Amino acid sequence: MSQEESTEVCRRRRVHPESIAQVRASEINEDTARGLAELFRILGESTRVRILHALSCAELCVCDLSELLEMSPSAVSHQLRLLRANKLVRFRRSGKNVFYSLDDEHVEGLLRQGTEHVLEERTS
Amino acid sequence: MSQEESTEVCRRRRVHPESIAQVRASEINEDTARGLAELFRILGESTRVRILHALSCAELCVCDLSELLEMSPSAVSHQLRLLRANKLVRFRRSGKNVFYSLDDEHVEGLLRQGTEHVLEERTS
DNA sequence: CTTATATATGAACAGGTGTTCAAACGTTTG
DNA sequence: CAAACGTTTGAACACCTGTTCATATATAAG
Repeated sequence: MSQEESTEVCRRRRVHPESIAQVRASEINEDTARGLAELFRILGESTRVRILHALSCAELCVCDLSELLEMSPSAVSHQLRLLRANKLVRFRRSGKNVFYSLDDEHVEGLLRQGTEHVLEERTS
Repeated sequence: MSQEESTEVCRRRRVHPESIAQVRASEINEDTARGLAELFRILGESTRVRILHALSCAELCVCDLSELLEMSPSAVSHQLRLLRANKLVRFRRSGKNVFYSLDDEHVEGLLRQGTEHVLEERTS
């Protein structure tokens, strides 16, 4: 607990050790933080948000989504790939079509809670 | 090539009109979708996730965060600027320090719900 | 005043990302 | 079988974003 810091290679600033200790005590797992950021990164793109919103209304094939979003099937498929890899949507093949739907209820919860924040942000 | 669509500029595919109508009926506001994506985009970066997690434990100044994240004050400040602009954190000046904290409880809720998804994703 | 500390900001650069395009794959139909 | 359809995939390209660096601002101390 010595106060002098001159021998330190990296000079210390006048921080708030109690607060820092408090944070360090409840530090989340490094992997969890990374996974969390990854999840939100996937959600953080308007095309993917629109896809997820659409799928929260109905199970849809790539063509349906392509028409709804007015985008090429290829572009939609690329985004669905990402959503699939992150376990946000599931899919089933039926003949020539592949139908997508939301994977679990967490996704809807995140969208709902996010919407609340956005709307509140507007009014204040 | 002989099908009855040749007059359409944009050729229609065999989609599922009922499902599409169902989605269109509950289509969210364009601005809301954009704001939602923007919110998640801000949350979708590991540095910012770590900052928000730290602030969920204690009110911290830039130096504290800089030490916790082992990053330059400049890098931290740049990210805080983004978080501030999106109403995710608030701040108050006290002498030479500027203390940051979470802006509302929605942020903690989003982090918690996101963590649930990530952990569940691991176990399945 | 000058100096030191804490924070903010703008430019620049490297790395990442979404869309387009062309081509492939899988399934159904003729 | 071949042709058509729905979907996927890889490469290319333009755009965006996080960090670094240098510099500026603000407050406190000498």
